[in-house]
This record gives sequence, C-alpha cells and structure tokens, in this order.
Amino acid sequence: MAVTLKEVAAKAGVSRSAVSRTFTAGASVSAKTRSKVEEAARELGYTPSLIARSLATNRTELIGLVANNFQNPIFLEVFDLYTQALQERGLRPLIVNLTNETDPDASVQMLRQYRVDGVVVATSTLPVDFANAFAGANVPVVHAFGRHGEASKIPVVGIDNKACGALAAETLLQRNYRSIAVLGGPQSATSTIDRIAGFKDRMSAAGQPVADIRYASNYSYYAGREAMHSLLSEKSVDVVFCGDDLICMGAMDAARSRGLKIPGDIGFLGFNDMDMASWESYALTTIRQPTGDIIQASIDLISAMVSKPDGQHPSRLFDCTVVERKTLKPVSTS
Amino acid sequence: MAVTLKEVAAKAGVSRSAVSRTFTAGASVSAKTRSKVEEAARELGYTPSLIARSLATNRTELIGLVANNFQNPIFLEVFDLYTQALQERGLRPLIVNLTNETDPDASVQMLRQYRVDGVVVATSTLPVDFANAFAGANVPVVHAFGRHGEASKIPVVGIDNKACGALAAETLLQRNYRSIAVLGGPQSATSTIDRIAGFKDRMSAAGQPVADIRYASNYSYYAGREAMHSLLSEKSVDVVFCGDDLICMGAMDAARSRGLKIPGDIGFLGFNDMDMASWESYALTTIRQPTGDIIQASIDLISAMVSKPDGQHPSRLFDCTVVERKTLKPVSTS
DNA sequence: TCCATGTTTGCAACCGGTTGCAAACGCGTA
DNA sequence: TACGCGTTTGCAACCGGTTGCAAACATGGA
Repeated sequence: MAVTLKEVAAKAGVSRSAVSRTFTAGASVSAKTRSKVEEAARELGYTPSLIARSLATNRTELIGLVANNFQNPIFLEVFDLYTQALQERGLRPLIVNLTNETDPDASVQMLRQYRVDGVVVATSTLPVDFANAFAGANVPVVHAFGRHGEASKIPVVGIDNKACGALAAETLLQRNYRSIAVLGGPQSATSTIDRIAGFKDRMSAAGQPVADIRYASNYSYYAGREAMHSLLSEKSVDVVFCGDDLICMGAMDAARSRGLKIPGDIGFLGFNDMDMASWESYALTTIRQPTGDIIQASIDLISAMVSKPDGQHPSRLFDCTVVERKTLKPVSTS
Repeated sequence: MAVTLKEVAAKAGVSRSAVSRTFTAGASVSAKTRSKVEEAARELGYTPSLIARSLATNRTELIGLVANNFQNPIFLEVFDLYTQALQERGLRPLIVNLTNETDPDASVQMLRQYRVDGVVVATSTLPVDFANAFAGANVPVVHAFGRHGEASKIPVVGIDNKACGALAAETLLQRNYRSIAVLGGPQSATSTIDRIAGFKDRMSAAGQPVADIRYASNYSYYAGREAMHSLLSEKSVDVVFCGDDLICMGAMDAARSRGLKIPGDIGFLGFNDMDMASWESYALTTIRQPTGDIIQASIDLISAMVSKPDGQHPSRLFDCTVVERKTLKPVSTS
C-alpha cells in the first residue's frame, strides 16, 4: 500500500542502503546520490516507516506517559507541556489513562508491547509494581510529581512537599491567623501526607495548634466543597490551607454559600497555581508549583536515561513560591 | 534485550509459528502446545513485540488524535473519554498537539511515519491539507466536532451548529429578552460562524434584531473577559449568548467587576456544558453538547473505516439541549 | 487394517527498514 | 601511469514477528 524503500531505490537507480542512508542523519552519502534519492522519494510520496526502523534499531522514540488525574484541569497544562516538549525532541507520547478501573498490569503490558523507550509516570502516587515491572524489562522510568527519598531506585522530578507544606504554614503564620485548618487532597496520596507533615512541623515549631485536618476524597471541586461543608458544620475557622486549587475553589464556594466573606470572614490558601486560580471569582492566593520546570526536567531526565542507561540520573526537586492574590488578609506588620 | 519468540519456542520445544499462533486470537493450536508455550512464555517473561507484529500485519492499532485546544478544560474531558474508549477497544491514541507554531505538515508526516491505522481530528477547524494528506496515503480520517455538509469527503461527528444557534435564540426569546448580544468564539472557526448564522436566522424569524455581535480571540476565560469589557464599555445589553462556557465565565466576571448582577441586570447563556459550568460561582445556564456521544461515535466510525475501508461511512450529528441553571431569568409565562 | 477427512505443525518467505563489511570509486601525489 | 588513502556504495544478514502451504498427525468409518 504505502511506498517502500525498495521502490524509491529502483526509481532512483541506487541500492536500498543508499536510500536508507539518505534518511538517517549522519550517514555517509554523496551529494549526487542524496539528491537523486530525494527527488525519487518526493515524486513517489515516500514516508519512511518508523515501525520498520524501530524494529531494526530497537528504538521506538515512544515515551509512555502514565497519568490518572484526568479530572483535574492542572493536568491539561501538564499534557500540553508534555506533548509539546516531547514533540520538540522528536519523541512521541503514548498515553495511558490509569483510571481506577483499568488494572495497572494491563497498562504495563501494553507499554512493553509497544517497546516504549522510557516511561514518565505523572501521578503523585506510583503503584509500586510499576517500578518493578519496568525495571524487570530494563525500561527507564521517571516519576514526575512524585515523592522524593523513597527507597525505590526510580528518580523523581518534583517538589519537596514537606518544604512546601512548611512554606504554607509560614505564610499563614505571618498573617497572624489563629484558627488554622487544613483541607488536604486524598489521604492516601504521598503528596498530601508530606505536605501536611511539613505544615504541622512548622506550626508546632511556632507553638501553634492546627485547628482541624481533614481530607477531600479526590482532587475535585466537588470533593472540596463537600469536605468544607462538613468542616463548617462542625466548627468555624479563620483560614484553610487546601491541598489543591481545585479543592480550594470548591471549599470557597462552600464557605460563600454559607454567607462567609473571603478574605474578611475566612481566608484560603491553595496549592498548584493552576490557570483558573487567577480567575476573578476566586483570585486565589496559592503556593505555586513550577509545573513547566518539572515537566521539562522530567523529559530531560528520561532522555538521558534512554541514551545513557548506565549513567547517574539523580532526582531533581524544585522550589515552590507563594503567589499573592486576594484570598488571604495582608501580612501583619505588627 | 527483550525475550523473543525464538527463545520461547526453543524453551517450549516447538516452532516459532506455534508460539506466534498461541498469541494470535483465532489461530489453530492444540491445547497441549498452547499450554507448553504459555508456560515457557511466563517463565521467560515474554511480551510479544507489537512493533514486529505491526510490520508483518500492516496494522498498528494506533489512532492519531489531533487537537489544538489544549487550553480549554473541555478538552480534558475529551481526552479522558478518548483514551478510555480507545483502550477499551485495544487501540492506542497517538496524540498530536497542533499548536499554532508546529506546522501541520510535520504532524501529518509523523502520523504517517508511525503508520497509524486512522486519524481522529478533534478541532472545530480542520486544516484542509490534512484531509488530502491522509486521503493521499489512504489513511481513514474522522472529523470530530467538525462542520457538517462540507464538500470534503471526510465524515464528521458532531452537532448541527446552526440548529444549536437557533436553539440558543429560541431560549432567549422565550424569556422576553430584548437587547440581545452574541459573544462568539474565534471569528474564523466554522462552529462560530454556523452557530451565529443559526442564531441570527431564528432572531430575524421572530422579527428581533441582534444588539451586538463580537468575537473572542480564542477559547479562553481571558479572551471572554476582555471582549466583554469592550462590549460593556460601548453599550449595555440584557443578555449575552457566548460561544463557549469558558468565554462565558470570563464575560460573567467582566460584568460582575462592573457591578452588574447576574441574572438581575444581565443574563448569560453558555455553550458546551463543561464540568465547571455547574460550579456555584457561575451556575451557568448553557447549551449542552453531548461530548461523550460524539466521542463514542467517532471511535465507532473510525474503527469501522479501518476494518471496512470500502463501506459506507456516513456523518453523524447529535442534538443539543438546554441545561437550566442560574444565569438567565425564568421563562416568561405571559 | 486402510482410507478419507479434518486438525495441527513446521518450513520458509515476507513485512520495511538498518548496518558491518568489503569492494569500488575518486582524487592527489610521486 | 601507478599508487595510496579516504569516501561512497552495494551485498547480505538481521530485527521479531506472521502466514500460505504442504507435510504430519489424529480420528473415525468401512
């Protein structure tokens, strides 16, 4: 059906190797042959088959991208950046939607079947079997947005969640908030656990209690709203540190629907700085996670691991920063 | 590196064909051979190479998914549904991020290089060359969310934008709105053109003028907000029909920042019914586009085209419906 | 026991490229 | 003109599977 190497070779009056070489960078071809081949290829509308090439070279230029947060808009940014950054490097993402139903084994299996050169897992929690499954098959894996310092050998690119939790506490303490609550992401997520740990450490260092800690059932607006309603029906607090902007927006709407003014009656501090955080109806003060840097670094890392499997490939952590908008009262200058 | 057919065959004491056949559905293998092979494969951790198989069978099970709306959260829903639906059918998406910078030719080229079985284009405007490029290579293409009734041979799955525009006009007329404005998506998008055409037809059928028509520069919150500010600085209107929910949210925030109450002072009607439309801070009354149905149908269609290239493959259109929330005043019962 | 029939098996060619190797070539110099 | 050296070229084997074909095998009936 499609035009093949052989046909181009015949038309150009050269060998198949010659054609192959004109299409592989850095191979030795004379200018004359090259132009003959290129002309023939153009006339025939030849497109080299990456499938065949992959088979011969044992490289597919395919990177598995595993994710499970298809509900959270932050992931759209992640997607956008990944697909573009990979495209720029001549790589292609093969996406796995790791929803709760599909079992991880099947996904591992399918990525191995396609002989992906490497895998980037972009979920805060990495199923442990994943690591082993790919390690067993000698496929490099990078864990983006993952937990640092795990026993696992898989390099991580992300943030220091404990430090970010501490930064959040610091931010609230500076403003003299007294009754401080935490509304985290799913309780089982390592990112949640670490952030809250960092948060509590900083609070107790300042001799302050944490008024309430609870968890949204998932990273969604609705989960945030529901958890916040449940919190407010039990007690009143001055400020809430949320584990995710989306959760925070849900929480804000819950507070507003109970007649509370933001930031007058209650303050909110988000996490991520997703695009929507700047929308006027929310104008969320939030801890910014440098998504772009993390993604760029994780692609750099996986590329390096693919080309130098035996090299050193250390984890990389980035700093978070506070983005000031309108959901917290100003820093106390007393 | 990876375990191959040959090694499994050797271990199981059978021919390579026998191994191949135990891994291809519907092939003739005795129960005894099959179990020998399966055991050997398990012990060796064998995973058949889809690359090699694709080369031999001329089928990759890869579907190109081309999109350019990586900014719009509606696309996350689209993504989620596509990846899942494809996974269920044993197909895999190969995603192309058609940003303004990347030239379409390169994307066509890369999808052809990977020998995708088919392509789903999920953007409202399909670059015309796309069609020809794939048609030339005999690759089936489906245009999801596209314009129906074009001269092009490419089947479309989507909605009847003119009818939806008329539905929007009808909805506003029923509520006795008088000074009615339209804030469309990008002016060049065919979906915008058609919706507005349908809208105007219905309005003039009722003998009503359209107070203002303008366009957001892209499908974003910010573009909507900016366009709305520009509208309100020139005139005041009773209600605005927006070409997209996201644009509508931006427009709502612009109106609110000027002190207008919704729906008291001004009404809004959105389009799409994306997840966020139901958030309390917006509670958008909107025209719902059945995204899930469209995606499912487009996958059905592309699958059919792949397996029966010569069959009839008609376009499919779905109906839109109005989702009532809180941004319009009630239907007038006079 | 022999034959006809249907099933299972292995052989070998093929899918469309890549690449090590040695032969052929081009070119400057003696 | 002959020689040596670096470049370009074609040959042929290989990547890891599939599959048409014919031989080998099993099964049941005569």
